[in-house]
Amino acid sequence: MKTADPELMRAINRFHVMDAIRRFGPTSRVEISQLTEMSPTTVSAITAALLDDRLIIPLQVGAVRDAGRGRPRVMLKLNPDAAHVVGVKLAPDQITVAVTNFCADILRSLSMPIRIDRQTAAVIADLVEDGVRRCVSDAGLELAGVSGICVGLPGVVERSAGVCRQSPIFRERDVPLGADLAFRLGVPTSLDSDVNLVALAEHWFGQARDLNDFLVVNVDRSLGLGILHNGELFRGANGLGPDLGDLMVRRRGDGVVRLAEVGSETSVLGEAEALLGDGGQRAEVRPEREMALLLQRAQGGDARCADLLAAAGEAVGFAVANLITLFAPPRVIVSGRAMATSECFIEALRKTVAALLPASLADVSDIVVREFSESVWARGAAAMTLRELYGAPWSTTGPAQLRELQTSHAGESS
Amino acid sequence: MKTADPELMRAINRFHVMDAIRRFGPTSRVEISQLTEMSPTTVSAITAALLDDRLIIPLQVGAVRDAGRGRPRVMLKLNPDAAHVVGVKLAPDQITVAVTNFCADILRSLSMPIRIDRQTAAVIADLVEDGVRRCVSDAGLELAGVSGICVGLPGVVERSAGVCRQSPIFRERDVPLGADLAFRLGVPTSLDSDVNLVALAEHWFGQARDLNDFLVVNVDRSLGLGILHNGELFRGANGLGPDLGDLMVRRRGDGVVRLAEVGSETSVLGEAEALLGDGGQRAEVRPEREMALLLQRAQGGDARCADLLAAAGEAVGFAVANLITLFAPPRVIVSGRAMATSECFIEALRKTVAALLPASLADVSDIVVREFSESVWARGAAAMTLRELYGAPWSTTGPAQLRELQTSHAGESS
DNA sequence: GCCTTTTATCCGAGACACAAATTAAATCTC
DNA sequence: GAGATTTAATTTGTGTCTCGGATAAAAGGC
Repeated sequence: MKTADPELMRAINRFHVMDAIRRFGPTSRVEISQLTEMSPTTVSAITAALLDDRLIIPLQVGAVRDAGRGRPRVMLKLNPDAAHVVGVKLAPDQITVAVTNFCADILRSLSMPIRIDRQTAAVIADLVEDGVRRCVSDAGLELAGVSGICVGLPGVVERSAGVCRQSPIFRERDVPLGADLAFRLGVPTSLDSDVNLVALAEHWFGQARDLNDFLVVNVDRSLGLGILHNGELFRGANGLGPDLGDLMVRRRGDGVVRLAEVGSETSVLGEAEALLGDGGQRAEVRPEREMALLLQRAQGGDARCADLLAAAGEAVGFAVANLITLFAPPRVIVSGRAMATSECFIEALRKTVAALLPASLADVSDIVVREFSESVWARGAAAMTLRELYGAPWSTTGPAQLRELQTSHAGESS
Repeated sequence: MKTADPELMRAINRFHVMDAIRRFGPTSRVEISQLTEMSPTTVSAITAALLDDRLIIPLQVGAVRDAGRGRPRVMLKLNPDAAHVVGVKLAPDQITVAVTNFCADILRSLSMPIRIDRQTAAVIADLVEDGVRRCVSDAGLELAGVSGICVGLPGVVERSAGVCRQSPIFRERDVPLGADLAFRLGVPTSLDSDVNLVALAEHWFGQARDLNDFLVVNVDRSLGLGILHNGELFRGANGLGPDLGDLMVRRRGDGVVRLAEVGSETSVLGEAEALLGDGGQRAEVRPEREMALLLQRAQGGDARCADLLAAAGEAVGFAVANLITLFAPPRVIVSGRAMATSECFIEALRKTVAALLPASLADVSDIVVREFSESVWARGAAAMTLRELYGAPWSTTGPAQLRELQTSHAGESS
């Protein structure tokens, strides 16, 4: 928490007004006043300033007919054209780019099915640069009109530094992709874990609008974990999001079995090689097809395939149960494209969690599946950038930090 | 975050001033101004108000001789007599009560070696009431002069409700001890997990004054976990601290092995029954003696005893490694009286953590042992209450919460 | 005894929130 | 259809806060 002055006061209240409008859609000043518990005077002043900055606009009058008697309310909404932002998602086999407006509506998106894992960071940055330029131009915009870019990718990402510490799609470690792209495109660029984007999207637009605490577990080629705690994305003390795949599920000799080795699509396909009976090398080349085949067989009644999926579900369930014990989130959202939506997997996960939760926590969390959709994360990436534009003053500053004391008495020693 | 008004602004800045004085000891106004980055004018105004309320007092002039030239600084410090608070710790075999002043100095303490586990809540409340009355009176105070009481106990505690959800020392669940004692003694009483008190004490006075993130693992008859994250005590979404003993270390059939079954003194003694060769019932009656015996034998070279301790250390290490993966704290403090200080145990814990941490997190945490001391938690309990008196305005309010919208247009439906 | 230096306070300006009064824009009533 | 009624939004005035600059206070230096 920064030291408080009138400016901070205004920033806080302005954020509350923006947040209320964003969350409740077109809203009148009286409603904002009630929602935020600020006086009508203050709301009026703040909305006047926001209107002046063209961050919000009045809804066309007559659009909402009001059954009441007195002067009709003027509904205010976010100005869609107040800003434009770009979201980018890097997946092992695909780059997706989306341009959204200030309301996080997707104006234009672009998918490039390219296998980028194990490419060099420079090549990937090239591809992303091209994709962004193309998508922005297709949306009828200029790069100069873009306020920010957010790139989501699997792995461990240090958002504050704009660096990807490690990722399945980079050979290198500590890739400073944020600064790189910002330089290439001339637009502020942030980096974040793809799961965090999904978590924010669910919080702003999705199944968790009403919740300030939930988990997002992304089950895909690799595993991801996003935690919303007290309305904020949870990061460890080093600023890194926790990596679900690094969580340990059991001992093995002197070492340990990590979830990544037993709960991801990659690991399941590795074990399924023999079962699918094509020598296994295919899984390296076309993992989606192999996964689809595995799911199909499992659904068709192949017990061994079903068991493989169930084993993965149990492993993930074990980790999720531990996470619920820590965070006690009312909801756990499992997202993903293939395995995550399989009955075998998800049922095993559900059953394991139910069986393992301590009695005191039974029934605190319900586990829902959210099939992966490009639009979800894209809006999340937009939200991540827009949140900076709105400027929530406390989350950026962190807890009270006192400056180093500089002794002013000459020759004094402490 | 509450809606910001001048009052909140003042509250925040007043807290910063108090916090600076608390942390840096006797401090002059200029120093506070530098530390908090507030203007000298503001600091002067706030300190004047605090002096007026007698929350702080000027240090006796002449006490600190200043080598400088100009007008000497007036050092300000917390007024020890501004308030008195009481800390209570409930352990299975002991009730401890301590009275402290506004600086969290212990004025008087009282230990009552009584086996209270498995007593009824009413009996325990009686004992606590007596102990508090006695200790306050011994300190030369009246109950009316006590601003608050904080009770620490093992188990799962819902601080906000003043209810102990479950604890090894209560047969009952959901014991509303806070309200009960507040009623009996006429003093506001809060409840918290004993580990949280230790964590706060370490943060305010102990080995983690400079850290905003660390874990405290309490290894005792039962296991406890306190997490300081971003300078605040971490609690789950339900307001409950996570229970270390509920964390799972491995599967066992359809069920699971929880840390409480393998990593606590109780569990180790359970397994050691045969080894110690006295029929085992002694452990029920005199666990401390049995534990001491076990430690002694292990130290003396009894491999089987040492292995038992090492196994517990490994189990706790497994859980700690997972916690480090999530929270990435720079320091982990292991506290406890008996087993926690044993070399066999702590070395196994250290080795396990080192072996299991993912490469990206190696060396982020150093693990230190803090032998249990009554004074630590007592100051923690004091700090917990004093923090409320200081009034950090943001931690109490939490993130932006919008009130329910009440439609004011009659007959309107949304 | 006067000057210099550092600390603390006083004074006026600027920003803000808020309550009360006022204006605005509709519907209702007769 | 003109005035009363009702609800929304703005204007006005007051008090609180922080802060920069001027001023007073309290020492040592000379």
